[in-house]
Amino acid sequence: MSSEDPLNASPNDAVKRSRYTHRQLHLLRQGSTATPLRAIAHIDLDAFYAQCEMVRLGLPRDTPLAVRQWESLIAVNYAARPFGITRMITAAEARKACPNIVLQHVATFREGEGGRWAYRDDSFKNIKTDKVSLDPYRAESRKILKTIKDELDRWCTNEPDGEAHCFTQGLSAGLEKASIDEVFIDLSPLVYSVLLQRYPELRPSLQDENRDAGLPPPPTTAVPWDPEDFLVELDLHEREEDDPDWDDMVMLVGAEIVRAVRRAVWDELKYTCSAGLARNKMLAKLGSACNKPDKQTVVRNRAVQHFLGGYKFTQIRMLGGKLGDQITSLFGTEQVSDLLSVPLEQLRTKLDDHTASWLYGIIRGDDRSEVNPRTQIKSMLSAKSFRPSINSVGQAEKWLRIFAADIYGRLVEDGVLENRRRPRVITLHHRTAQSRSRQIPIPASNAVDENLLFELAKTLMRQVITDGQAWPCSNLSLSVSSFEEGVSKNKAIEGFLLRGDQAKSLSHGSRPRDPNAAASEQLPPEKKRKTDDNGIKRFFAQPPHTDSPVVDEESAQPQPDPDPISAAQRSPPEVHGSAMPYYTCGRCSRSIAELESEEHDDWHFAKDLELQERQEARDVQHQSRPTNSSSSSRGTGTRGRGGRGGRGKPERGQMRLAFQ
DNA sequence: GTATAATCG
DNA sequence: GGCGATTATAC
Repeated sequence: MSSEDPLNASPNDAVKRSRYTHRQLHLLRQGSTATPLRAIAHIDLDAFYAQCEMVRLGLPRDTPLAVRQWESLIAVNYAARPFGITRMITAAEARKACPNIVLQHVATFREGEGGRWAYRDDSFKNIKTDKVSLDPYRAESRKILKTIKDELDRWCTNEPDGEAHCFTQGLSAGLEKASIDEVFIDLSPLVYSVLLQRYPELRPSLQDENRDAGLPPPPTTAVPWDPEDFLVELDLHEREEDDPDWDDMVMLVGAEIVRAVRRAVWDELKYTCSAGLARNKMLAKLGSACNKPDKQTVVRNRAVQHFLGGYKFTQIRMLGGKLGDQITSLFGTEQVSDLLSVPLEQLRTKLDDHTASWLYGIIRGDDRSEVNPRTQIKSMLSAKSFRPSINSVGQAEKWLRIFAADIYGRLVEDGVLENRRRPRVITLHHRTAQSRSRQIPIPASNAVDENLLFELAKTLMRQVITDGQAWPCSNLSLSVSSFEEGVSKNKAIEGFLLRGDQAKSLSHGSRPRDPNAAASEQLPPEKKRKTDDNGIKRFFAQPPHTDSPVVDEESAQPQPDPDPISAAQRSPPEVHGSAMPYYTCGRCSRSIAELESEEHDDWHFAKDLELQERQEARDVQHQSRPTNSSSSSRGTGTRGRGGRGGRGKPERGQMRLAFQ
């Protein structure tokens, strides 16, 4: 073991600096996609539909169960898998392999029973009249998402005693709903704040003029990993005995948060999930599948090469289909390790430039895709396959009626009645020998109801028939898309955008080489800055999620996704000329061109410094408490302190005070 | 905007 | 394979 106290000056300090810089560390705070210190989690519910049925039926965990859809299985729980039950076998085969298995059929709509789905014990015999409903799973998915979000919010506002409030101000973790049973979480801003709380030596200081200088090393020689965490083995040339660097500490904190999230999902809803934690989405997603069920896997930076080298690249997102096949035949291998020895130039001779450089990066673990803070659905589809095919308008219209009812029910859940969101386009897909689709706008003048959807669907059906070969039809589906936000919300957002523009002109007026301008922009009239902060907090402090209770107060409604288009419009025009990359700053939700990332980062850095100085001044004034960076896991003394009068959330009030 | 394909769970 | 959802691409 080396020195226990690396902060003490010693001749060796120079060689023991972290290989990461202040700049890389502080990029974490904004959700920048460029820093190697990023912490991205992927959470995947284990055999989700099967778990939903286990929970709904109140069955013990060791009961073998599969979810049935007609004669197929669409989900198999872990208790059933040792019997050889997979999604690829039929219900009859499953029963034979495991006589005690519960084969629960999905809920269905039934012709002539209105728009209500139900669990029916004879649904598998009624493929002719029933249509599958996945609503029960959507509902559970929403609950789980809310639990995850609430737990993350707890971490965002969980402040230890003492002076570190400013590091959690306005914090939020980006949550991207990737599918009904998967989410990505950008833990970076959260991890950043925890690190700064626990390791004061990382905090921005006036001495750190050179932000490209290495950070001090972590004050430890061995990372205290939780025994429950699965660590991917290090690359061949790396050793566990080597001192950790800050990327390891980032993963340690990230793993703690993910564990807490998973525990919350279990404690509150009794669902198990698996998680992957890594520096980007691709690695996190591969990681979450490594140890299932109910486990989490950490892919440290120093393990990435070893980790990826063992994969077929067809396992990597986007390479599972035709592109992957094409690459396989072009290079005669499916192994990542084989492709690693192909130089970029050679990739370019066989693939278009964009694909070549993307591929070159992705197999080396380089994935800069953002966690898109989006939890709302973008389209809704209701479909039915016909075996045998159907042959008449009359038959088709029976299904259109059910599709309309299905979609309408989901729109109600989504808030059409309250005018929160409504779709602008309706589409009918139709399959005979080939696939066709037609779409039309949903008239903005009408209230969206079941009957309107049905009438529009019939109109589309007539068009399809007029177009050409409509029969025999083997598949029909109706979908709605292009959602728009309700009126009240738009007003509120316009209000914010105005303030956002003011803030923007302030922000972009500063150049890093003009400290005076930067400083003066920190000190506009207090009142105005407060307005801006409230605006941002009000609109973006909480990631949106679909099933938050509707609060009637206009300003308290759940938020839409930050619209990338309008976000782009808030940025300077030169940003949008071509494919200029930009990202949404995690701290202020402004759209920032990547070229201006550093400048914007500097602006936040300066602002952080100012905040911290103010806080320190306040602490001195108030006889500051001991500034231990004592561990701050959930529930350790963060509730209202006696001195504060026991308000519900004293931290919030405190934070605001710090800015006034 | 409209239509279709590709990819994923 | 059935049912859904998202994104990219071409026009």
